[in-house]
Amino acid sequence: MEKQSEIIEQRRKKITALRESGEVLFPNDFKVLNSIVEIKDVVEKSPESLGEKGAVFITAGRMMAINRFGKSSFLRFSDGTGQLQAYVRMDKVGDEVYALFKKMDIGDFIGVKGPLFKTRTGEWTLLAEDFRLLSKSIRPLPEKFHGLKDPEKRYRQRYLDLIMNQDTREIFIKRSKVVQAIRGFLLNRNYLEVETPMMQPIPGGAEAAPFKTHHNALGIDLFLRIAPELYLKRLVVGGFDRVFEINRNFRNEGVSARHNPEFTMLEFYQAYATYEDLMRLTEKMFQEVAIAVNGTSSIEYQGEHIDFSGKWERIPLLTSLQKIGGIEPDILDNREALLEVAASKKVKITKSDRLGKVITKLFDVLVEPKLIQPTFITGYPVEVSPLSRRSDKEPEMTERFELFIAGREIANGFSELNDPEDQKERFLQQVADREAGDAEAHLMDQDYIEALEYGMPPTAGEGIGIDRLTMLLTDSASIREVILFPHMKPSGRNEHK
RNA sequence: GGGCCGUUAACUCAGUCGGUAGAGUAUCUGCCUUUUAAGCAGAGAGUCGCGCGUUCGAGCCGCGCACGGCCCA
Repeated sequence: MEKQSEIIEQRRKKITALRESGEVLFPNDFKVLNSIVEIKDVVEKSPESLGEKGAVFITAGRMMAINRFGKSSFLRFSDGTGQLQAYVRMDKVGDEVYALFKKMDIGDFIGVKGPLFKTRTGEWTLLAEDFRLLSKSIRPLPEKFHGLKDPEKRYRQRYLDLIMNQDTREIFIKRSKVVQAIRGFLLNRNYLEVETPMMQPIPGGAEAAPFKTHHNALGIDLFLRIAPELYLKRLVVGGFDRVFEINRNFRNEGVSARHNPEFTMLEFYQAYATYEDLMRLTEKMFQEVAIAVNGTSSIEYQGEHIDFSGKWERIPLLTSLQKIGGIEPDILDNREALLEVAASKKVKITKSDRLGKVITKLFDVLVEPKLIQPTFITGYPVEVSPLSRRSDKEPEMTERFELFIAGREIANGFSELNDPEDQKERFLQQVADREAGDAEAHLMDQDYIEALEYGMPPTAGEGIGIDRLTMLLTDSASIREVILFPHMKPSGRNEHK
């Protein structure tokens, strides 16, 4: 047997003793009638009903702290809804039960039955008439006062983080509310929620490196999707005029405070809408979601006050480079001159990058970090927007926007390219880009072209990063704070502890 | 990929000039029937992330590696 810490050994000894005395350590016959939050509601709303012979509650939870006296003890326990204090007295529960209680530990699950009373210091407390062990813990929880702080441990053993840190619980409760609010917002507008393949023979819809996997029976390689876009638009071709999907995308790239290899995206498509319609819809959505989650349409994010209300600023991409990025307007169409600017600003440009890509790379460094309040940047070059509809006035630009908040890209939307011939040419150009060295350029998807050839209505679509939106609404600096189990390298250190 | 910082008891952290490893909480024993980080008395608990080196002697100095955090690309 591997070497145990002293505390664990002591607990194992107790467990052996309890088993030998015939105690069932993991029963499942205790019927809970009241959650802790229900009990607290009664206390707040009708304390008069809790008199001398007041209501008896039956509840359960995990013991988080114990103050032991000789023949009585206070203990604090939590369920998923809240925390409550109980008082266990030897003369109430009997000698045998109290002897069992003496062998129990912080971290054990208990069931308690009894009425409430008010302690000397005024705290409503459950007076145990019945007291049971519901599940025995072997490993000690982190200390109650400082809790669990080590970020590595918090991420690797999220369950401990959730037990010990109420803030963490609240982040993930808010995350759930974000998703619920978005779903409700779209369902109210007659969108249909759908699920499209996570495994795709041709990974499309975004510029990113995919994860590769293999289907044995079919004998083919498949790719975890980098975006659902091309499948959702096939559904628009199929006559589902308003569709959305909230699900995971996978991108085979680095892990950082802003990137997790799997992340959650909302994508939605609306027939007969334009990218301008979607900008207005996005404003409403964010306002509604923020109110649903935080009760207000403005947020504090990392010390910045950000206001989601009203109409957000719309700035054409080239204008933003000029006015915010400080680039001379007369060189915005001059690739060579922009390359010089890029070199002076230490922006990495690949030789094969065409003008549009040079522009967006400059934007990423010179403009994006400065866009704190919600801002739509509009009008992206065709060569970086292979799935977007061309502008009728400027055919080299597309009807596309990206949304930036707190210096980060939060959403990307456009009027969809539904001309199959133009789409085919765009794919061919992407294939050429790939051959010229752009490993993330799109692949030809002949099946998608064929779908467009049957005819897709004029449509606009958008993707919104749920993790990033949740970061904003929970004031989280790192994406790992809003993903329950962020990806990390195997440690090799804690494996055998 | 680069830079900086971190890794010491279950948790949170100290550890001076290189000289026997420390605290609080938690744990264990005893006392205690209204505590709020309860109290009092006592006790136990360590692969100092891993490896190599320097040294009479390394938690501490050097080199390498692993994992994590922050920043940069």
